[in-house]
Amino acid sequence: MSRTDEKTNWLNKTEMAAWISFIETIGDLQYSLDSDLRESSDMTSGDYQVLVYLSESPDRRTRMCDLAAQLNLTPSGLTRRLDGLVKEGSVTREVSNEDRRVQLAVLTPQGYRKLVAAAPLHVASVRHRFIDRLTTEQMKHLAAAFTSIREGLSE
Amino acid sequence: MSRTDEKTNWLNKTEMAAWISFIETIGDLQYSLDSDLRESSDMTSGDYQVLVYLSESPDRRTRMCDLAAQLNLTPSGLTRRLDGLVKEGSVTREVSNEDRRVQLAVLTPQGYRKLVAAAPLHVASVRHRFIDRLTTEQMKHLAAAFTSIREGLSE
DNA sequence: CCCATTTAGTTGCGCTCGCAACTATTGTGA
DNA sequence: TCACAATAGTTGCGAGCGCAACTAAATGGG
Repeated sequence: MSRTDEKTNWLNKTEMAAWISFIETIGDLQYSLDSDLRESSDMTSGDYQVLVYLSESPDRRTRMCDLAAQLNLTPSGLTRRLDGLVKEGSVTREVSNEDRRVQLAVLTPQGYRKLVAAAPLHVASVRHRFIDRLTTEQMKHLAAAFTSIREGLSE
Repeated sequence: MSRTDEKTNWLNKTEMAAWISFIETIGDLQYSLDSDLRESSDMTSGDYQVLVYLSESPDRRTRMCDLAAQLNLTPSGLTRRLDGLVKEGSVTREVSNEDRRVQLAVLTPQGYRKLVAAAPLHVASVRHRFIDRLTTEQMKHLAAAFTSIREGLSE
């Protein structure tokens, strides 16, 4: 990283303002969105992500490893998260008949109904907390900025 | 997703692009910054925040409750986080002589040295992952956008 | 065809942190 | 003054998740 400890390139005013506004906001924003989802639909945003991804997958099922990659979870983390969804009946596990190592996470009708009920409320929350605070121009700038950051991360 | 609910105000293309770019980026970004800090200075970003805040406080000490509010931690969460910092010698606890209920978290010389060593490397990481990916104009737009979002959260 | 390697997933363990209950101290109203 | 409320902090417990070790199944080089 930095090889010269003597002269650090500290952030200037503009850089600091961007950085501070970002880190001081994302925690509260995520907390608010999570609280909204918990209150309106009794689920965590993690569970919501699982249901969304499964609902968009062919036959409403995916391999565990694909799901883990999509959700940025380790295999063990995904196993535990699915345990909860299986117990409440939103998801079932099926062994793939093409590859007996893989478990398919399958969205149940009950899980789909839960997602359908939760989605409009979640969208309203995202609007209230995020979208409604931004102009169209700001949304376009923001999308460009974060896309740029994300591309930098994957080098 | 649900096409049967006509009352829901789903996100349009611009809104969706802003939202997706945001949520798909912040997880990876935080993970990268945390990994950098762990590798360069053997500390978590949570511990780093504590040291920064203490170093900027009068006499390098603060009341636990003020620290908890600043870091968005519950009292119990802060107690546990300080436990680690106390054990490694970066922070000590002192009972306030004005109010004997309050514990003061005090930054030790060793903790201060650790922060001074870590800060340039952390700034370099923030530059590499965040600042360097943005133009000056993007930084200004981003600061305005997140300030607006944060103000919305605190109503 | 076989055995080493790779891949998928689960489990034990540890870490972080929130909630509820608890102690200790300070503030307040009759 | 005294009882009760408010405030500061710690602890037991449990949820969520990463790491390392493990089993089981597929794959590939000889």
